[in-house]
Amino acid sequence: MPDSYLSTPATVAEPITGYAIGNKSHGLVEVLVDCPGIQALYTYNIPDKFTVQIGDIISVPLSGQVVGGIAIRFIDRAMIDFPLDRIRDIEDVVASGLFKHDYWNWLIKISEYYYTPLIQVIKVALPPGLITKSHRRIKLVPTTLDPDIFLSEPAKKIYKLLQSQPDGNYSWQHIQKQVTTGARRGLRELLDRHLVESYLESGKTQKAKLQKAVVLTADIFAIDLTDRQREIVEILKQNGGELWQQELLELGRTSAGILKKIEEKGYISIVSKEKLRADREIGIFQQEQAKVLTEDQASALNVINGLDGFAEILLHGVTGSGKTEVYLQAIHKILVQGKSALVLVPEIGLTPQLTDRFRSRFGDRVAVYHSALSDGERYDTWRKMLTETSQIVIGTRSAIFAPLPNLGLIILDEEHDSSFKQDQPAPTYHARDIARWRAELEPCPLILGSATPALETWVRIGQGGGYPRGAPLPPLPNAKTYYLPLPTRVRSRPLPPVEIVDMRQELKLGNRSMFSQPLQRALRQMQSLQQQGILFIHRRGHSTFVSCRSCGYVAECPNCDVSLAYHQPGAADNALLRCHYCNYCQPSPRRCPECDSAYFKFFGSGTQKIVEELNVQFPDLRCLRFDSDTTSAKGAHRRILTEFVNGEADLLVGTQMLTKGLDLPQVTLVGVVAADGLLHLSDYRAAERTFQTLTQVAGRCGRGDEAGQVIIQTYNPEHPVLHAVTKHDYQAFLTEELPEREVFNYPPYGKLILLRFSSLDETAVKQTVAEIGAELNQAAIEGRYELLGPAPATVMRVNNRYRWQIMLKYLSDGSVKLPNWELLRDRCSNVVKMSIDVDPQNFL
DNA sequence: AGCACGCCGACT
DNA sequence: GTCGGCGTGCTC
Repeated sequence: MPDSYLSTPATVAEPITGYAIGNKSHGLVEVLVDCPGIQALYTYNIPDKFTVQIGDIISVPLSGQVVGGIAIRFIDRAMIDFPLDRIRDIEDVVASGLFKHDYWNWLIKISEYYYTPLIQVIKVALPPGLITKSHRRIKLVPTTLDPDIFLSEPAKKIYKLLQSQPDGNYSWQHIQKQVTTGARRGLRELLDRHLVESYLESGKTQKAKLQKAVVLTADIFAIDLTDRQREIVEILKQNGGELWQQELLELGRTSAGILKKIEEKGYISIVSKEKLRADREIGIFQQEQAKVLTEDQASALNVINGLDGFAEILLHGVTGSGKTEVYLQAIHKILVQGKSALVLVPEIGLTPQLTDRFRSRFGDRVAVYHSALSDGERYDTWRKMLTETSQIVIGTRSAIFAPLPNLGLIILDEEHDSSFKQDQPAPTYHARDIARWRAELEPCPLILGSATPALETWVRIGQGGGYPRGAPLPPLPNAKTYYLPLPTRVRSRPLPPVEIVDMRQELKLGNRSMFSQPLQRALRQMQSLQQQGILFIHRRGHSTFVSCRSCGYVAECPNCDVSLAYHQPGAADNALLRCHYCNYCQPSPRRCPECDSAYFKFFGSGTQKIVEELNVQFPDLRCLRFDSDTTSAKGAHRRILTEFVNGEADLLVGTQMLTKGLDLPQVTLVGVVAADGLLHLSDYRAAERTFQTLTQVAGRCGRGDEAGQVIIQTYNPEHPVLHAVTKHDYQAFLTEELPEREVFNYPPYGKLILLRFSSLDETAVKQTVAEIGAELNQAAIEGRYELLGPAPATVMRVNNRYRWQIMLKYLSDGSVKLPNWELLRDRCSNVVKMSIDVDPQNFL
């Protein structure tokens, strides 16, 4: 796209220089509008009443609606070849001065790397409610006439539809979906007869929530205050001279009237202030002091504190080695310098412990930011981040876009975790990669922390000169990468011994239970010593399905090619069947819908099944489930963990969630029910994911004073990955895995791009994909890439859409000539959707 | 010829 | 997301 402003970074950098020039309250401005499909810049007029800066978020009229947009550059009347009389006025200026030069360039880089229109990248960077769109709505006009006789069919349909709504009101978009033929004509008819009205509803903009606050304005209280009034003023003074009116009323058990009196006397003033709808889980934390560091921790911190500008650091610490303490102390220094720190974690809900620890160390300078916040909370937190100079933001993937003005450090904890990769929708960014770019631009250090680093990270750090394979070496003088190992646990606690149990042997010995003899013994021992344990189940892809023992019928999702999973949230008689792909849900039938047999039961080994089995074999063992079923309610993670920590249960039974950074000192036993589900996942990362998951689960035990033990059950005990796990040997895993990746040009040596195609029309996708596949195949040799596919997705149909994919694999030596994605997209009919996933992680 | 339908491209 | 234009195919 040669005429595009996106064509080279140099031309895009240009408008931002204009940013510094200042603002304009007249003239023309080119705008990037929020409309998929419009890549070009549109010109708008700035009416006198507005002042616009480059980079401002504005709303502009576009066709029959008002859409959001970004002011890109000012332009001269003489420079445009577009009829001047068709240029419209800007509608509004929504927000001003948001994007710094580097931040803006960073967004452009993301848009280019992930082949995503810039406006879409901007939209993920901004909180919801800043860039909005208006919608057309149709409203019934009250009338006494019975209009039915006069109307055409479509008009009647629309009219009836509107009448079915209590307020006689629908969006035009919705009506068009319902009334497939003649909607336009029908509407015109209704409008002509004044039976309905059409109006534009402006987009739902987020606004700061204002609340009345009371501020102390004098500190000497004259005698003209009554005792009661003086009492109120005292309360205010004791609380730092400022309180929300509501709070003060409660504390002083008084009414607004008395406050007004005091205000009249000039001692306080009542003002409207922005009230943050921020995530305030628990108010008071114990103050925590910095801990004494181990030698390794201290030398790691020393290197980090000595850094200036950009550097990439791998903090490779075994489980329980105290990475968090290093983060905390590194952040402390950043705060002292008056800068801010950004901490990314895999899933915030899973680590209440981590946020608690940050809060107890840094108090209310810690903000939490993730997509589970309500729109209002996100908006408020985002705005707060924009203004505070020295703060800490903890968040998930999307928090990498936090608009911190004075960033001094970025940390990715558990950097190997796959939740840092977005695979839908575009931009399909990896937080680790874009964090590195951000750190380079700021510039500031980036710390990647893990016990089981991603291979990409390992190889990068090695190539950066900090740490070639083998033993740790001192970093090179000008190295941009550093390898900082924490090879031992804090307080010299040993890593737990890992025992592999061959389940084939167990079967031979006549043990048909899910629990091997060693695991059963360990559970009993744990119980007798009144210790606690964790039981890990890998459930993905092996969820509990329901089938008939008589005829073999399996309950399947009507919209997707998967069987429904069995859930039992409450009593057994209101069990549910749920689809994990589209969330379809139905009550579980008691009898087989096909043959009416009563032997209609659920299969598989989900957490529920395990807990039931445990209850039979170990009636005295108190089990607590920790999975997506039991933790879906708000605050449920924290509640379950608190229960467990308080010793109200002996065993925590759960899935993936258990692997993510839990620090439970009293856990001495970790059991893995079946490692096989993990080993046999069919993508090139299976081994890596297995090693990571098992090492992480194993790392949950022996963190306290008592030694721990790990038991892994498998039908495949010779698997080399399992050997590496038993030895806690990351190097051994590397030696096994890296050559494999190198031979097949898989990441971290090669690069992948996954093209996903989907459609409601089964034949349409199949055909499109075949055509495009053939075309790419022709170009593959010259383009120097390898083509895998086209192939149907593992689960071909999801939500009634048929899904196919094509993968491109190539060497990242710069020689590849990738296809023109826009041309490919044009080859798709309008019922087939194509999306591009750069560096895909999820191949389902 | 006249109209209805649905597709497609423009929108500053 | 909305609107209007245009081609196609059916009806009078």
